[in-house]
Order: sequence, then structure tokens, then C-alpha cells
Amino acid sequence: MRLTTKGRYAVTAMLDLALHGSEKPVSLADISGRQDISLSYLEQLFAKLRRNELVKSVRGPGGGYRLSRGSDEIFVAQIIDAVNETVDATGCGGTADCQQGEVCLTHHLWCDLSDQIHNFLSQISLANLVERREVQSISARQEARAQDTRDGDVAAQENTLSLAEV
Amino acid sequence: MRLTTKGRYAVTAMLDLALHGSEKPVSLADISGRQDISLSYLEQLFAKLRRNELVKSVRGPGGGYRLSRGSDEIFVAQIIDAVNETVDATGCGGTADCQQGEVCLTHHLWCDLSDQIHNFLSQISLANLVERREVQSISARQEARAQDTRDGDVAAQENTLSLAEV
DNA sequence: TTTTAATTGACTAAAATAGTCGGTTATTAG
DNA sequence: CTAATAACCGACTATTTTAGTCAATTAAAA
Repeated sequence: MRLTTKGRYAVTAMLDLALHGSEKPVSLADISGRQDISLSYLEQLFAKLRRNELVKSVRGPGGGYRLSRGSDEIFVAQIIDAVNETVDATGCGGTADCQQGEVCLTHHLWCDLSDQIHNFLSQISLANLVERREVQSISARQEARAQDTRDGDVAAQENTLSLAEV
Repeated sequence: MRLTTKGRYAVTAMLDLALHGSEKPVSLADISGRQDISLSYLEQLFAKLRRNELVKSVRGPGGGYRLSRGSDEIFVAQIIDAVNETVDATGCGGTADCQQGEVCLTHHLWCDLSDQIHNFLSQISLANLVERREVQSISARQEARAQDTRDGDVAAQENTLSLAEV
């Protein structure tokens, strides 16, 4: 099994959507800015999320992505499955032919572990995460920083303009 | 976090030790034969297991490895930690500086998951696994097959000898 | 003293990760 | 109508990890 930045990025991006997508669609550029994830990489991940019907896309200006259903109906396990293929801990993918067609010595242990992980992640919805205290405060921090960045850009732009005027 | 064949091999090999190492040390060649794991690869893994004081080695003929303590005092989590560095699911390794020195939006989720996995694997000892029905029957199958292989080798060797005699 | 088996270190092929880059298409705000 | 926006698509790439291999050395026992 593998849980790397790919799955973590996907869950983080989906949580960002749940936090900001209640009114308008959210563009990948916005998510990229707030969560420090490469825009091109997000495009790859969202292609998979869309294929798995976790998000819907809106093209053109003002477009972006929104959740395909309520945040209480989308679970962390589904997001990781969508980008990562599987959260399975066995080597055989559950087919029990790990050792030359027969079951290996530790097969059942990895099955138990897979169940454990899957149960845990299947119980946590995006809505659950949005409710959490620490998620709310981190999100607030990120929005403030995004605001700063925009101010900085505007300042830089004004500076460029005034130079051009000289 | 990563749980690949490396960790699975290590646990399987340690369980093989627990099953066969009660009297004599078990050689890596024996484990390799029973569990279908490359001998050279086992050498790499056991170097780490020894450094983490999970096994003791005995050199020379009749030598091999034995558990460094009772099989009820060695837990699956320790074995995986020994070869895999960590079973941590966070990107920051628990230091909470995932996003430019600050904590990222999903940090706590991955901490919870890490705890979940670690708790689960920390409760399972090699002795627990040895007790399991399915482990016993798979082990019996493997010993029978190893016996067959030895018979085959002897036959092949006899064949070679008789050819040499001609 | 030969054989056994651990020990060490360097090397490698293949796969996965974590991206980048360039271009196309659909939509809409102006 | 047209320019800007943002999704969409495919190919490409550097780096890291995995899962090994190979050759040589050392220690101990039969």
C-alpha cells in the first residue's frame, strides 16, 4: 500500500473545495495558491477525481471545480482510492495468490490491516473535517496569507506602472 | 507512508524465525527456500533487523539467526519500523511544518491515521501470529514443499553422480 | 582446514513519484 | 465578436524508491 503526497494532495485539495466552493466554483489556480500545490500537478489529480465522479467542472472564466455531491457524502477513502488505485496492504491485491499461486504466510495479517485502514478512512467525510477546530483556524490563516499575496502583487503592479509612467 | 514488499518480507521472515527457531538458529537460506524471498535481499533486511536488535546472529556452520527475545515481546510494528524507517502517514514526519514551516490543512488527519495504524500493528506480536490457525496450516504446507524440493535435489545429485561414474 | 553462513559494500534495472511543458477547447465577461 | 479565462489532454522528465544482484570478507564449527 502507498500513501504519499499524491493522496495527501488530493484530500487537501478536496477539503479546500469543501471550504470555499459553497457559492462559486473554485479554480485550480486558487487551490494551488492556498495549498502550495503545483497547478499542473493538480490538473492531473483532478482529471482522476472527475473520472471518479467526486467533482464536477465548469469551464471558462469564473469556472473551476465543485464537489459532485454534499461534503457529508464524500469520504477520505474515496478520494485516496480515486488517485491512488487502492489502499490495499497485501502484495497480491487481495487475490491470495501471493506465494506461487498459494496464500503467503502473512496474507491474513495484511488483509486485517487493509480493513482497519479502510474502515477508518471510510468513516471520515469532508464535512467532518470542515467541522474541526484546527481545520478552521488553518484555513483562516491560509486565506489571510492569500490576501497578503494579492496585496503584494497589486503593489508590485502599481510600482511597475509608475515606473512606466516616468 | 509506505508498506511495500520490504516490510512484508521482513515480517514474513521474522514469523518464519518464530516458527522454526525454537531449537537451532535458522539460516537465511532456509527462510529463502520456504518463503520465496531472494537470499541477498534477506541479507539486506536482516542487517537492519540486527541493528535494531530484533535478531541475534550465529556465524559459521549450523549458524543463522534467532529472535533476540521471546516471540511475545516482538511486535509487527517494530519489524516494519526497523526496515522501513517509519509507519508515519504525514508528509512532514510529524514535525508539523508541512506548509512552509506551518502546519498544513490535513496534518491532523494523517496524524490520526498514523496512530491508528501504529496502534493496530503494535498490538500484534509474533506469538499472536504463530497461534493463528491459518498460519499453522500455511506453515505446514511450506514445510512439506521444502521437503519435496530437497528430495528433488537429492535425486538430481544422485543422477549427476551416476553419470560421473559412467 | 575446509565448509558454512553471516557481513559488508557497491552496483543496477525497473517502477513510482512528483512533477513540467505545450498546446487545445469551451465559455463568458466585456 | 473577441479576448481572456480556465479546464482539458498528452507527452515528457528528473528524482527517488524498490527490489534486487554481485563480489569479496570474516568468523566459527565440523
